[in-house]
Amino acid sequence: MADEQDASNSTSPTIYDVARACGVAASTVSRTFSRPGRVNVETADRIRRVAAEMGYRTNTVARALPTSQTALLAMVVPTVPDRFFIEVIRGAKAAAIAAGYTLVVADAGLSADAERAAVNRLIPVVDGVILAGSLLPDSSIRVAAKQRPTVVLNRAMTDVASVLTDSADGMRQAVEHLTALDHRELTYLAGPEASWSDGMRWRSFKVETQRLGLRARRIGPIAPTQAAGMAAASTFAEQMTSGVIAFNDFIAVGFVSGLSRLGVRVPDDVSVIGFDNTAAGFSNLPLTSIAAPLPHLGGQAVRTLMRQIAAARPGRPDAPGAVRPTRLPAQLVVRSSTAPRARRDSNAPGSGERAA
Amino acid sequence: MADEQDASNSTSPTIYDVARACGVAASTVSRTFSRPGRVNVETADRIRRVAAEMGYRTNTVARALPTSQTALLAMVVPTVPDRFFIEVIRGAKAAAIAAGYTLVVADAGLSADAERAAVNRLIPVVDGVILAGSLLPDSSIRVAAKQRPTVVLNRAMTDVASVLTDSADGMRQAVEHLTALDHRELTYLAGPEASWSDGMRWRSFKVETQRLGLRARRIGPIAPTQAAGMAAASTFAEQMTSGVIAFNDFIAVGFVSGLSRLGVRVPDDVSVIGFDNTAAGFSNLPLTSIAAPLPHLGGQAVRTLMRQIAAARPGRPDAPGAVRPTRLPAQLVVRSSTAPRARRDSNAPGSGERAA
DNA sequence: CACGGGCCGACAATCGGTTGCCAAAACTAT
DNA sequence: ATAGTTTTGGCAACCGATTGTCGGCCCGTG
Repeated sequence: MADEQDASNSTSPTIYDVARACGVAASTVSRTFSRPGRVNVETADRIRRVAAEMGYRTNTVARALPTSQTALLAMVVPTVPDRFFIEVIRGAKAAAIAAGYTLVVADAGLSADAERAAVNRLIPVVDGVILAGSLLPDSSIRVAAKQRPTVVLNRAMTDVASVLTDSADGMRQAVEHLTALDHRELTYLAGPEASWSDGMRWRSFKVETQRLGLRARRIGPIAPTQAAGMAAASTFAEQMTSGVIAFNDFIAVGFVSGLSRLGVRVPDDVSVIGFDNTAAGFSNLPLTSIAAPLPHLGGQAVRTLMRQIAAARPGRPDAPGAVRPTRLPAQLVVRSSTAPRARRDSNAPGSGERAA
Repeated sequence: MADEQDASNSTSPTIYDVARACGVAASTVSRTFSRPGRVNVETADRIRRVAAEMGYRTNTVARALPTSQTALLAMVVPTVPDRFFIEVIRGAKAAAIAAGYTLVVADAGLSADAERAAVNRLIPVVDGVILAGSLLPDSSIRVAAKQRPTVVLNRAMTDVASVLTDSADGMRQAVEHLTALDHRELTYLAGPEASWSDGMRWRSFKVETQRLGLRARRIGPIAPTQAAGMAAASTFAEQMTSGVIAFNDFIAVGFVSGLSRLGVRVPDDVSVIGFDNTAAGFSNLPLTSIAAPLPHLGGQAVRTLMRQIAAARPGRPDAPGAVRPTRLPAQLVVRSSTAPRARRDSNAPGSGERAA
């Protein structure tokens, strides 16, 4: 008894301690926890009871050595998460817990190098990695994917699993919405050049405006911040269009304040649509935005990852060749930053060649 | 040669593979990396070169088993991080990397139970834990601290290391600022009841107002969101004071919009001060706020943790008895949400018993 | 030339589980 | 009662590092 007190006092008990206390072999204790049906119910009950009494908790790092499974999932996000990723993380976390995994979040710093460092640090310790808004080139991502199951978010890759919002369809909805409001000339406020999403959105913007026979302009690249959006307003003022679609809500919100500073009113003079629906209740003007199903995005990423982890178990060490991206629907949320085009078409400076 | 190809192909090389390739014992390879001077320079160089060629990377979980050191630090934050924690995390991350550690962030869900679960999952895998804005009762924190070095943020504890902003002094600066502007009646917009910080701030508020002979009111508890802050404006309107200090900037920003909706102008009619300085450029009105040195807070937490980890190494398993909280200075940042008290004192409904 | 001391590398135990294989025990069927 | 099958628990070999201990080698000095 004194002996057991001492043991429990110094370090936490191991399966060997439990085994000795129960008069069974350590392997039996191990199986009691890891292989449910394998041990006689009575024996298992007794072991469980004693283990609980002794305060036994299985040492996850010891377990990870032979099985190379840590029940940890890593999600790497650019620098520190903004509203967008917050929602994604929420969904991912729920899905991870549901699957018996723990999700840890690491921020990637601001450079590709810092991100690579973060990934390298984490990869040996986790069972899978979700790369969200990665700054890494495709080749680096492939390297990571070769070592651990990997899923990329909002970025299409042919040889690494990916989950993304159908922003092309979101863009279609946005452009059609503006068209229905009689806007015939649209400007796209572009995001950072390095952003994969931005390229995607701009491409869709061109496709849709062309399809509907609209005039399309583009301003940018613009950093994804309110300040940069605000600054972009003056560039825009030199040659205005009645409809504007921004790379994301941060830019859109800043842009709207920039316009109001210039005396241009939203939505009276200009209709503005953002992306990602992250600005709800952010500024005074409720912003029309293309909403991505953020938590679903995260959840889906985790589920895709889990499938890969399960598949990697038996023989195949990696790359199942080509994989098709999972595409989740976007939805336009109409608020009060969009309105029918005003009839009068002078008033604003440089309103230029409007088609009457 | 074909043999080595196969080996490197299937799984990543181990020290044994490197040792065989070099014709030395595995222990020598191990020491080459962990105990610099212990191995002959030539031998070490050769081993390092071969290891690099083979792409050897030390398996951190295997290393963690005998040493029980994972070089991982966990920071647990309530639900998903807002602007406040984003800055704290940034500072903590930098400090962790500087010390050769990796910081992982886990969100605690919304309940104490979820937080406990998160902590329990993480504790066996990390070398130390930082609890930020924890919802846990002191007793649970003590339990965690008994298992791993632990530091709590913005919460004073006598037997667990803590790092916190000197919000009492921040409150003093805020109240003195308002006094200097001739405000004689102040309202405190209280945050969530469970919040340790809120209790602290309210207490300081009372102390300071009393010291300066001001009238003090309190409204709340209010959820730390803009929406809740906005809603609080109508309660406030029933009995206004010319000066207001809010639990944090979210509440303050919402409160200001709520006031403007009611036709009360800031800072003309009411001066408002927030806490944490997280609303920079958030709304149209630059908010006067009590700024905490957020990144320093995170960095200091990590450094405190590292000291504990180092101390825990030799003999002492835990609790060094009583520890004094580390207090970091707060600073009032004056912007345009505060102004001298207006002379006229009717106009607003229920402006009540003003003294003069 | 012999002896003491440093330096260096190897052996083997250990961290705490997991799991393939085997044998004893219990049960079923003939 | 015997042979055949299924449970069930134990033995021991891993997983990939770390580290205490020991013996061999080389050097210097008496």
